[in-house]
Amino acid sequence: MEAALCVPRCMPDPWLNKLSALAPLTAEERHALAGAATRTVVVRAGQDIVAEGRPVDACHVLLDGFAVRYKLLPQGRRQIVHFGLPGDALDLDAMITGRLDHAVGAVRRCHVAVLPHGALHDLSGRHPGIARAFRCESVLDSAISREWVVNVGRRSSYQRIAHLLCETFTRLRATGHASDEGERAFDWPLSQSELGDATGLSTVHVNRMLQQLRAERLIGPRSDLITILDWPGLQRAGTFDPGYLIQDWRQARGSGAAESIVRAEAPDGSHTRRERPCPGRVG
Amino acid sequence: MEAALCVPRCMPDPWLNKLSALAPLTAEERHALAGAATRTVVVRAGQDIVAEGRPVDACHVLLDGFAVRYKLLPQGRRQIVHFGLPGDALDLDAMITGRLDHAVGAVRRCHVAVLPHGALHDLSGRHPGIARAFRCESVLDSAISREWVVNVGRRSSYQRIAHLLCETFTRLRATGHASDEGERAFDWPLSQSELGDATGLSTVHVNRMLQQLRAERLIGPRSDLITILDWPGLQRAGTFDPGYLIQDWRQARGSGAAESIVRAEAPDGSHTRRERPCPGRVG
DNA sequence: CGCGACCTTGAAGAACGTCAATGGTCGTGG
DNA sequence: CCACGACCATTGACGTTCTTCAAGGTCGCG
Repeated sequence: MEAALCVPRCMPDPWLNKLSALAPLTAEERHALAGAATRTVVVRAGQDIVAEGRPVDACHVLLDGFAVRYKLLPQGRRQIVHFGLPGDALDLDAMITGRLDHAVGAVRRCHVAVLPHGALHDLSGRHPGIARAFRCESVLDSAISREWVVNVGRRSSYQRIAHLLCETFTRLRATGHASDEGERAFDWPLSQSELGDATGLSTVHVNRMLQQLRAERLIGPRSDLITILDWPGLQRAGTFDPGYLIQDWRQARGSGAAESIVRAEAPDGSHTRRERPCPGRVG
Repeated sequence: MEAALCVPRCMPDPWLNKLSALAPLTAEERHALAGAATRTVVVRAGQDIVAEGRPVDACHVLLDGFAVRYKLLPQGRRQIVHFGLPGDALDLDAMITGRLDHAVGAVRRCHVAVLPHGALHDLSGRHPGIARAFRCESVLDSAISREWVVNVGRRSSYQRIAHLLCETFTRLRATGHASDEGERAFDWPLSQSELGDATGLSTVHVNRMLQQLRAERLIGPRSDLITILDWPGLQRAGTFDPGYLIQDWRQARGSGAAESIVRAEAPDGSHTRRERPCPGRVG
């Protein structure tokens, strides 16, 4: 009762809103999920929210802040594999596995709701809507993960950074964490070194590509706030197609689909080898 | 009745075996799942099993063959984001979304069981074990996907190829599709161009790295069959740690965990920046 | 025999990493 | 108040990795 003021929200409302957008939740289900949160913790910037490999017995939901899922490699190298944004469950998979194959770190001060697995399993068994919502969030994470493979695998450094900015802006906007009227902008707590860890690039090269994006007036000059000066231009620069982030599956399933933007590839349903020119990145 | 002989198996047994290894399935659940398969189709090498973006109303389970999930980029470039091996559900996510954000192609002739979403949703709602098994397979796919991000993001070309071979062998061995006594070997239907699409490399460079792996006597000389001559050596070459593929979650959850191999990173639970040397790949 | 798909090789160049140094900002302690 | 150190952004020079381009070789198949 005395600690009710120390954090902006003690209920996992951002998460409930995200889940509701993915799958319909009844008022009862929302209330039950909110009641599963036993506590809220504040994690300092640079600290781990979940350590790699350690057993986990609760889900962590990001209420506020910026988190990354990352894996460490020999010789101190690191690859960030996912951005955790407000409203995201950071370790939903651990409900199944009981541990994570990667770590979750706080890029800046994070407010995290803790929801024990036991309670979530109970709810998931009793409420089909909740079980479905969990699977929806999992599916969305998978789609993002696949796109990250494409990003680091087949895009130039310039495209990679532009694409990641487009993706992050789109995700933040969906939950109301990016301003969208007039000037598009969002807080950016990542250092250039961390952005390199997310894109598979060196710090120096990240710096040069950011300068190029700024020189072309696609983004603003500040490093702690991404201002998108030319949204269509930035999407072009990153060859960004938000189709994989679309969450209106209920609508998309029934209708004939008009939600994707570019989607104009070979309509014949074949990928025989002789038709493709050659692999490799294009600068 | 007349087509019963045309395919080796008409029941999705390899999939049931995989699911059973992930989560306990009762005999009744196995039987119910097997009954959900309405037909088996044979897809020729080079053809798509599921086209990108098209509505899907059934799950496709690979009984035999080798499939890839891939995304196309402008100018004919391609990134393969997943290998579909016998026993894998190729498009489980589409149960939720009703469509795929990527295509699924047959690398060589594939036998595919078709299980309509309606029936799977029914079973998933009636049998908690089935619902859990679906989520388990999803979680495993996610873990693999994250490791692919690491692979293309932070490993050298040589390491990437070695790692992918290690992963594929480990997955095939788990389902009995790779020989393990005496000589370790498995069928390899991918061309060097396709291997480049999976690792984010050019065909030419894939060729040179494969030659290096062969010259170092880590793998055999044949291009249609990977023979692992030095399994510890190949794991070292790819910095391969199978921890993310471990499927014994029921055991792993309770015990203190001794299943991982390397797992000897910073035990302090912090990743403050000044401690890491520098990002980037190492050859 | 000719064609297409694939593997292989060489040479040249672009993209990106590494090394090293500079300056800026901020918080801390004297 | 200033000095100091940590972290970060930035810049230049240089080296490596990887791509691109081009050509030749093998094999299976019509």
